[in-house]
Amino acid sequence: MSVTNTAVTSQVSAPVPVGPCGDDDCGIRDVLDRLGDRWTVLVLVELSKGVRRFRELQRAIPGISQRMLTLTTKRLWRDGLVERTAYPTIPPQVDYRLTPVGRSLADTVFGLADWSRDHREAIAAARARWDAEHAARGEDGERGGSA
Amino acid sequence: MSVTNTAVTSQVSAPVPVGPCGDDDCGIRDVLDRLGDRWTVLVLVELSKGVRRFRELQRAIPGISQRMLTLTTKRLWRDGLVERTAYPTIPPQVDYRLTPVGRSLADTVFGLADWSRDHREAIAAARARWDAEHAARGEDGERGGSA
DNA sequence: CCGTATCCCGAACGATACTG
DNA sequence: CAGTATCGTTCGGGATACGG
Repeated sequence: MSVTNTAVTSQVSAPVPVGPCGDDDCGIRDVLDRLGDRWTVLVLVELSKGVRRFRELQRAIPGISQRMLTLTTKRLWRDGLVERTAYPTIPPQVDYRLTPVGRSLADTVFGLADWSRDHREAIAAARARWDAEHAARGEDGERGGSA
Repeated sequence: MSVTNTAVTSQVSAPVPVGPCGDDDCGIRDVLDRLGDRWTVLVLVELSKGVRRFRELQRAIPGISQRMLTLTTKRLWRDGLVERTAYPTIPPQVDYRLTPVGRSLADTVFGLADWSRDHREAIAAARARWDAEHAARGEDGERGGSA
């Protein structure tokens, strides 16, 4: 028997105390607009290990192009998350280090890393199970592939 | 006087104990590939408040298209972060809720939100200062705009 | 109401060449 | 070594129409 409920306007969902803020999306989009790109987090992590020169960063982060490293460091610098020091030597030397604010962001990001390691297997398993159960011929949603 | 140091190969940077892992980038890219898109986090936050139907999510997240909501919920479902229940009524009804794993991710994400609120002003200030000092005519790096 | 398929645009990124 | 400029590609994601 198929239930025909056309009027489902009534709201139930108990008045949950919500998480950290009573607002809609807090300032989450803000951080993710900052971290969501391909390289920012990696630069942050590398700099959390100590002072690094431009070249060192590039070598420490395989696959990053000179262009992207420039853009990424510049943004972090502009936002006051890293400090940039240029020595007028020949050839030039520039090094980058985290500011206190930058370090606090890095620490927060490490929280995500911890979560990732703790749940990587569970997610891979769930994904495998899902793929098995929904073993369709034309699947799309493929994304992060192997964990 | 410009110092001419051609051989800058010597490494200094003390052997810092690093953060949470001795590896290069830990599993950070993994999480960010998951959270880095425009909508996943918002869905997570909304679902952290309780069970939601498809339509409710769409209304709670202004600007999301039907297509993106479908893709986003499907990914979260596949990864075992949300549970999906479809009732064969007419019209259909589907609701989503966080799994324990999904909730733990949401909690971690709230950590980022806290950081964002704590440092939003500092970043805006730094950015304004940077823009003032480097008041060039051809600026690019513009991104997050107003905080 | 819930989900899928198709088209299309713009931002993000890589490759390359050039400057100080 | 550090940074800029330009070009071409790739892809996320919005709009719309359709199916169950």
